[in-house]
Amino acid sequence: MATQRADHQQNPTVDEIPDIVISRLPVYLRTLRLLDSQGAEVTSSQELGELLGISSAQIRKDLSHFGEFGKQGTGYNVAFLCRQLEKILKVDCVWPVVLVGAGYLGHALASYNGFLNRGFRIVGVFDNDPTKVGTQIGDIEVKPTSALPEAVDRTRCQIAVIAVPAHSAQAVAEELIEAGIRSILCYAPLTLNMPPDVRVEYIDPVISFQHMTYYLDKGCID
Amino acid sequence: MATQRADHQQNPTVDEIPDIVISRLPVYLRTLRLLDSQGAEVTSSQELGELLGISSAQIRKDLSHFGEFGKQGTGYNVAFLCRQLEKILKVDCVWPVVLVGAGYLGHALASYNGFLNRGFRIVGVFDNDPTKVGTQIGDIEVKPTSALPEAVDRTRCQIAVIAVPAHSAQAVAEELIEAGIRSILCYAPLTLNMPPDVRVEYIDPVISFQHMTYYLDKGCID
DNA sequence: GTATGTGAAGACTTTCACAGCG
DNA sequence: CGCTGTGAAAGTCTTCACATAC
Repeated sequence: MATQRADHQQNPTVDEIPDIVISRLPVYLRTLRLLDSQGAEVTSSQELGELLGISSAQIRKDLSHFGEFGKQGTGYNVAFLCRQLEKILKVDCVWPVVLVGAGYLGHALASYNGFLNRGFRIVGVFDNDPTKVGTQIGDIEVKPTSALPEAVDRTRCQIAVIAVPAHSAQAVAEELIEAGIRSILCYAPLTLNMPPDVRVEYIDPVISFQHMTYYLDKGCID
Repeated sequence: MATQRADHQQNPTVDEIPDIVISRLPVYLRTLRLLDSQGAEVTSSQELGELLGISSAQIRKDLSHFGEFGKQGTGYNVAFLCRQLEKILKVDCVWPVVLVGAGYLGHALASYNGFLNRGFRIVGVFDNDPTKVGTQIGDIEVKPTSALPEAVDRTRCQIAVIAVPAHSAQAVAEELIEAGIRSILCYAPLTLNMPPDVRVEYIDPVISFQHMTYYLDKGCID
């Protein structure tokens, strides 16, 4: 639901890897790191598939786009495959992220300590509510959005999170693009209107709920 | 990534609608309600497609699974199409939801006032941390998970949200199933192992970030 | 024996393009 | 004339099944 690339014909040997394949790699990585933390040295496409509820063929096919990471008869070395996936996804480093919106959700995100060891660090929190500007969240001070361009520039930040109400999200998104942000994770419940070279992903729990209810037996209040 | 239905051949006239179609309906609904709130009375598949960044043909094809909602030459009545989508998704009512986890994220979810007018109400918050049990979030008192079965039963709740750390998520999920929950929205960063008749959706911002970085120019810290 | 990597087959999804209706 | 609803075509994704390698 958010896929675009301009350069198609540039290099015929590197034909575009489907976005749907890319979207599964972080899930593979998350599970491999769990296996690694449990002391597993080796795994197989079958074991991984069972943990994820997908077919082993899919995992093998997905990985085959990037190289040959396994050994026939043996499977995959867990730590090695982790490193390879981290390299493919470019998360073998820490990416700075700016966060706009210091409400409850912004607080939750800014305080979450699960980002760093998966490749991300929130380097700035911004909000225009004067009662929030100047307050501290952990070791970060909330600043007005007028301070965004300088912060994005200084940290060479390419990723932003929008955690403001829907009515101000489009304006915030435009400020972010203006400041140089290339990818946005949007928690506001709307579809942003953005230039095609900006990647946007959305998180809206109600979308997930409304997907679920289609399959449930109706038995709700009212 | 979470699709299963047992009954296939039951009624040949109602052939299974693809899950990928269902997953787009809530997004259509969200946008239609925005148009409605802006006073639009009529829209077209083309206008909707432009707002959503998808093709008009896709929207028409998706809707055609459920009936003929538009008028040729005119388009769709916004309010009418909203009501139809709400009926299809079964969100023309309010579904009770229980929330497990009263950390920052749990607070953000329990305090969010955007659920009700989209069909959901958090009716209980549960946590086993004794420093949290008994505290109030808005007008809800945090209870221990031992109180889950009674609450799920009393409210006839089918939907739960997991907002606990990864290490306790699987155990919580099992308690939820035991209590009678049929669908789970999981914010913990792992894949749950669940029986096939339980629908699970996942929200993990790091998965979204790691998807983005594949397409970004590497220019991160380290 | 066991598990990968991979063409080919099969299944699914999107787009095309136009008849038909308001 | 404009826009829907829809078969048919095109395109994409997943699964199969097996040669190959350990």
